[in-house]
Amino acid sequence: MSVPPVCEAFVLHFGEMGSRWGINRTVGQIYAVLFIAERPLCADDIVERLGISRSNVSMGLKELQSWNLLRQRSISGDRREFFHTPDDIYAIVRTLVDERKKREIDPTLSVLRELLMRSPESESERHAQERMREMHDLIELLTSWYADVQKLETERLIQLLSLGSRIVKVLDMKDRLFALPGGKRSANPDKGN
Amino acid sequence: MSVPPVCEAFVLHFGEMGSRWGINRTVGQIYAVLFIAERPLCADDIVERLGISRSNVSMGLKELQSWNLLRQRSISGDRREFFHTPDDIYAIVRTLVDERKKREIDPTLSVLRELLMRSPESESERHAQERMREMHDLIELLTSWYADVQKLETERLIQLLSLGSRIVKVLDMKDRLFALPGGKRSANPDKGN
DNA sequence: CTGTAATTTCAGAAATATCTGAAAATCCAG
DNA sequence: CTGGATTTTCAGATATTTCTGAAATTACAG
Repeated sequence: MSVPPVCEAFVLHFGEMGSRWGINRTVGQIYAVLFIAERPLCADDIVERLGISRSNVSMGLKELQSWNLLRQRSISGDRREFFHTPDDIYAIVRTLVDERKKREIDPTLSVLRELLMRSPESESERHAQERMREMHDLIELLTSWYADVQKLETERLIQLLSLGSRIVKVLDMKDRLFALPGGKRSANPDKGN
Repeated sequence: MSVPPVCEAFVLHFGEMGSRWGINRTVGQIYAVLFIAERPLCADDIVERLGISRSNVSMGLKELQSWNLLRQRSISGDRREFFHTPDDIYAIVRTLVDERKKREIDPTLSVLRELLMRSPESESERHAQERMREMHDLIELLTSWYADVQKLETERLIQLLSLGSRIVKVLDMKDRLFALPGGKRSANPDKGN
């Protein structure tokens, strides 16, 4: 690998991480190289930096494009394509989550819904469906939270994340302020925390 | 596979999903079988249900135990071990995230920190470090948010997630209420959302 | 068009990961 | 202890994934 030591360590680590998350090691390395590059790179730049075959790079780039993770730029008078990652790292993470959701979470939800529609033929199936229902509801809760938060501008998102669980105090405050005399209070009145 | 059709579909789907997330297909299937089982199962029950070898089950269970995802129960007068998943699916997800963080996110953060300590030997290394810094800060923001939210009781967590981005309105309200006369307002005054 | 540079495709090679059966180790009742 | 039941280990077999080089395709300047 012909990159400076710091870059090499980064690239190797992300190749490793990629492979633990179901992304082929080389594809992870290609993305890492593009992520830290100073300028857009063409396929042969990547071949040179990673020391892998041209065809492997071609396939890796195609894979990354199918995940919407790359931008390309043409240089006039140069027939080659140059690739780079989005400048905004938040945009990268949003895309990654969106794609993963589209490919894995959404299909899982539909499988679960389909299985929950069927009438159980036995006690064990009935129980299995109960568990699937719990899983379905949890996934739905998480994805609808995500769909909602996904819409926020990055600045707002950071504000929200920075607050962490202190947000709960703000919530309590709101509840207290808006508790109508005789109105219904939260199902979970202050436990001290 | 000797399980009712609904269960089989579930198990196959989760084997598939597991393998897309860097978990071996069989390990995913073993967990799926345990997750929907009516009672704790011993290794041979799993062999029977999945139609795989005894040694494969043994290795799969060991793997799942190393992730803290299993509970075991002994039945008196029976030498075999019986395995089951936690009843509380939120507990399962919390464990999964914790372990994944411990194994992948934490090591990544230390690699990034170590690389950011080094003095750059070239402009390209300097730029690479800038990108690594962005990544480091984002991962840190996300993990500290998670560490914080992780502490909430499940009921509170659900309340928070259900609120989704409506939480931002509550935040704005808080800001408005506490805006001291002449005090500093939010850096991002209401854009109408 | 034509010729050359660039990219993609894909069959088979190489590398990894997974799975199995047999043997070894462990466990515990008697 | 002993012996059978159970679990674990691990070398090699099998299956899967990844990678490569060669050939095919595409793109476009002249």
